[in-house]
Formats: sequence, C-alpha cells, structure tokens
Amino acid sequence: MVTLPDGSKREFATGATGEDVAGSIGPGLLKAALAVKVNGELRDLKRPIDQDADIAIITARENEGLELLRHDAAHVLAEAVQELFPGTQVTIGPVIEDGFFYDFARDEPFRVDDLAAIEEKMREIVARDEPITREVWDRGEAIDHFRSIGETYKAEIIEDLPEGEPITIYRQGKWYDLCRGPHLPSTGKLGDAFKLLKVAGAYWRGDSRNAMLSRIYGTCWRDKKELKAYLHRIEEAEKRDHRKLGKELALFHFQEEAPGMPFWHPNGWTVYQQLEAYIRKKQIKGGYQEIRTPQLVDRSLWEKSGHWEKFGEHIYSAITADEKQVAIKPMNCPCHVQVFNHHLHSYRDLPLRYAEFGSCHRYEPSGALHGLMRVRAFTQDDGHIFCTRDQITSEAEIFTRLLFEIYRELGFEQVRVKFSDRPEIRAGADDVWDQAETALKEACEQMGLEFEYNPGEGAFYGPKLEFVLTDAIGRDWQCGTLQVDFILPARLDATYIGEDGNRHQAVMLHRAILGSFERFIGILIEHHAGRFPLWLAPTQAVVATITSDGDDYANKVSEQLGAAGLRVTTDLRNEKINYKVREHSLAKVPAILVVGSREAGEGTVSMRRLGSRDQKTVQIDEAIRLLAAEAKMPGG
RNA sequence: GCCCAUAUAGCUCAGGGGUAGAGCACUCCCUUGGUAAGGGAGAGGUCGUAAGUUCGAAUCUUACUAUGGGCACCA
Repeated sequence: MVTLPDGSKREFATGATGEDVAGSIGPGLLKAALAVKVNGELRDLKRPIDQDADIAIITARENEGLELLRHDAAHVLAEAVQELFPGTQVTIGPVIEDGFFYDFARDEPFRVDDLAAIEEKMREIVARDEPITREVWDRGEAIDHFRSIGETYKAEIIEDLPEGEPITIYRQGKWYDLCRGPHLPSTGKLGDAFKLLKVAGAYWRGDSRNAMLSRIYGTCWRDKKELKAYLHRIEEAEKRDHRKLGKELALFHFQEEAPGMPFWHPNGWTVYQQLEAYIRKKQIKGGYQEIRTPQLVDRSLWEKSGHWEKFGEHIYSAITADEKQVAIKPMNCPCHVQVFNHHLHSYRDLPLRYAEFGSCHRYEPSGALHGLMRVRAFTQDDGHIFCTRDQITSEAEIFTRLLFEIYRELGFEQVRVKFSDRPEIRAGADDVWDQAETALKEACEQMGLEFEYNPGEGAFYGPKLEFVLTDAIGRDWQCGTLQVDFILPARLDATYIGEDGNRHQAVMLHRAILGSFERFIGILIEHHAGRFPLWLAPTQAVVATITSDGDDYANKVSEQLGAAGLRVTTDLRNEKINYKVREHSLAKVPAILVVGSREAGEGTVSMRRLGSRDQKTVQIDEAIRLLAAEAKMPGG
C-alpha cells in the first residue's frame, strides 16, 4: 500500500518498485521518472519498495531531480574519462550550485583541450543508454577490490566510511563506482543539456598538504533552453565584472610592479572619495571620533600584540637605516589601543568609539589576488569601540543599526547575518567566552535580528557577527563585521578606572561596515553594472554642443552646473551629436545635456538620462535643481 | 603557495621559423551635423622578461613575472 503526494492510496504487490508506481499512474510519468522518494528518502526507481510508504515520483522538474541529473553527469564524466584515459583514478564527484565536478588523480593533469573529446565521449555514453544498477558489496572485499585495480583513493574513501554503512556500487555498462546514490535508471535519462566548463587543480580532501588532483567542472540542466539561459547568465555577469568596467570607465589599474595594489585614476578616486565622505559623515553622526595612526610601526608592538607570531607571514616589513625592523601595518587595532592608552580613562568616558580609514598592507598569497576584491593594499573603514563588558550588548546594537542603515542607503536591501562562536583553538577562559557570546546574542535578540549560526567560526579572540549583503544579481558578499575581543586589551593593557576606583580591562569591539573601500567599490561597480547613482558617478553630467555656435552657451551652462556643486564636463568637439551621445553613454555618464541654437535661445538644455532614449527640454535652473537634488549624498 | 590557461599598438583582438596586422582610440585635414559611430590622411609595437634551440625566434623549448579560472588561504 503506497500513499501518493495527493493523498490517494494504491495497492501494490510486495517488491514493487518506483517504476511500477510511476507506470501505474501514467506512461508520461514513467518516462519522466528519475527516482522515487520513499517516506522522504530518495531512492533508485528500480529498488523494491518493501513496506507501506508515502511515495513521490521525482522527475527533473523537482530540484532533487535536477540534482540527480547533475550527479549522474558527474558519473558519466568519470566513465568517459576512464574510457579515454586508462589509468586515471576516480575520487569524488559531487553536485554543486549550477553543476557538478569530478576530481581525478592522474600524473598528467587534464588540459582545456581534453574537454571536447571527453564531452564527446559523454554524449556517446548517454546515447548508449546504459542501465544503471545498484549493488551492495562487502566492505572488506570492496576495499581489496578497489585497491587491486589501482583505485587507492576509492579504497581510502571506503575505509573512512562509518562501520555498518552499506557499501553500494553503481554500475553503468562496464563501468562502476562507489556511490551512495541514488541514480537515474539509465544514462540515457541524462539528456543533452550539459557542458564541460573548465579544468582546475584541487587538493585531495581540500588539504594543501595532500596531492593535487585534476578537477573537471561541468554544468547540467533539464534541457537545452535552461543550459543556454545559464550560459547567458554567466555572460551577463562577466559584463559587470569590475575589472572590465574599471578599465572601460578608467577607474583604476593594476600593474606588474605592484601586484594587488590598485592605482586609482581620477574617475575611480572620485567614487572612492564620495564613499569615504559618506561613511565619515555617518560615523561622526554615529558617535565616532576619527583618528589616524602610523603606517610603519616597530616590530616590538606587533610582537606584543601577537600579530608577529600569528600573522607574520602576511606582514610586509622593512629594515631602517638604524637597523630597526618596522612593520607596514596589516591592521589598525594595536595602534588604536595606543591612542586609547595614551590617556587615563574613567568608566564615564566609555564607550569610546575610534574610527580610522586605515590603510593596510598584507602580503596575500599570489593565487588569492583578484581585482579589487582581494588586494594587498587596502583601506578599511575600521573602528574600535572601547567599552565595559556591560556595554557590549548596547554597542553591538547601535553598531548593527548603523550598518543596516548604511547598507540600505547604499542600495543593498537584503542582508544576512552570521553569528560565529568560539573556535576550537582560542584564547581566553570559557567563562569569558560565555559572557561575550551571551552579550552578542542578547544584542541580536533585542534587535530582533535573525542570524545564521556559524559554530566554531569565531575569531580566536572572540565571537563575531558577519554581515553578508546580496547584490543586484543575487551574489553574496561578506562585508561588515563586529568582533568582540578580550584578548588584545589584555595583551596591550587597555584599561579604565571603574566605579570602584580600580583598574579594569576594557573590552574592544572591532568593527567595519564596508570592510575595505577597494573591495566595496568593486562590489558597487558590479552591483550597479558601472552605472553609479548620481552621487557616486565620477562625471555627473556632460554638456554637449550640436554645433560650435553653441560653445559659449555650453560653457555658461557648464559653469552654472559646476557652481551648483555638480561634477560636469563640456564636450565642444567637432563631432556629430550622435557620436557624442554614444560616447558619453558608453562612458555611463548619468546625464547628457545637449545644447544647440534652440536651447541657447530659450535658456534651456535638452536632458537625456543614461538608459533612456528620451530627452526632455528644461530650463537651466530646473536642470540644476533636478540634478543637484539627485546628486545629494544619501542619509541627509 | 599549488594545477591549468593566457601575455602582440592606449583598448579589443587576428596572425605565426624569414625581421609585424585589423577595428576602435590618438594627431592632422575636410565636414557645423539635433540625441548611440560623417569622410580622408597620418603617427603608433625590440610581440611580458631572460636564457636556449636555429643561418634566422614575435612564432619552438625552458625559467621567471603578471593576469585569468580553480584549489588552498582570507587573521
């Protein structure tokens, strides 16, 4: 007796399979069926259902079905590879977002050029429509078997499976692999909506001490249409790549002599300065005092803070003429403690909120560099709040409100919060951790802040909140952070005089909203696809003439816009207006003000906004009013 | 740092053992044209760097550097 999702019940003989159930409902469903869900557990279609159960037939329409397709694509890939490249060992091949990959162990890594032949072989295997069957093997025999055929990685995987876990082997044609399953009934069900995308190296078990395997990535969809849509989506994302736009819009560049360190050009630096001015305004309003600390600080301070030992390999340093070693600061916190410590503080002074647009350098591994997103020279919108333990909750709350306000004003409505608590390796006593975690959690609760729990992911000195925003095309970026720290104040003796007249150790809250200006601007570029809102746009308006008769008038208009605080340029070139419009549109200038004899006669401009083919003719004053209002920095 | 790929004019790219090519941009000339490329001419590169093979290397080999895609890393 089985119960279908619509509540109806059907009777079957014992040993009936998912296939039988699907077939009894209809031939269409039988054809589309990929697997069956028995009491919530996904199973092969051909596996007998040995009890009364709730049954759902899974087709490609369900996400679970799509995942099955991807999983099978990985298997077909592995079969193809082993057919074409005998001696290659298989390891693992999971489903990932939008596709799958399979890691192979091979002396010669795969090359991009190999993909076409492998994909061709995969299509052949699909065409063969090999039935896929499930077998349960004895554990010891399985290990011996895989070892005997030279599949040492598979043998190792089986050895690591928990005792009692059935060892299932899936066979398709002559090929077979250890797999938990379930799988499609046959390779033909995979269809043709898959594509191999790239090769990559990947460490066995994700550990850089292990051998590097050769990974092949692919994507797989329900049909060709979905595959095409996916490939289109990737292309669209590439169009907003901040490195491409950075070049096109003349925002910044990188060069070989300073890898990972951006050279900001006038356009990019304008965006930077606007963003900085905005954050400065918000932070001052939010009760922060801005400070500035040195770039070069003697090694001894970093030794005392613990950074030299723990992060030494990331620190740039220099030997001075008097043979001292100075570190180019990789972070600002120790310096902020120096400012705090320079005066004696009463509990009445707390909380004390210091902010610095702190320029930091970190020697990041070469392979980690990525445009503005991962750099070696960057500026944090850093801040440290010195407070008492009792103030952690309220300070966390005040900070989080500020952060959400800023994200919203910058156009990011969707923000997730992750709460990371004590890691295995940590400093400080457990009762201190209890207090820090409780305080942070209370702050979240008081604000009604929902968070994902990220166990064991905290900093070694304290728990933290991480703020992840979602951009216009749905990608997540972790930007803001709030970290509770009891360790650094202890190491660097940050204290205050309490009500009782005794010295107490201050608590330090490390916090950033943007994270780094470089990275955040990269995110903004991609979020807006290069079309910055007016307040951030490097050039806000261009006044373009139709003929040289309009030059004087254009200069006058331009001057007035400039006087109103707008960033404006004038295009008097001997070019057709079509040409000028095209060029400034490609440069993503938000407003093109065309002036000809008509406008000059009427004291108007013909305003064309980026992204629109329409234009409207307005008085100069009106144009200034409209643009100046829109160009206002958010947040009052 | 590790694997794979890439590096040719300001940009985007083609070419390929016999001493460099296109389009755009740039300069000059003609054109004064109403909302996404008007026409003509010219200038511009020791083909990422360094070795090697060769009569000859931008082209083949190796190393290095940077960049890209991943992996590891991201305090």
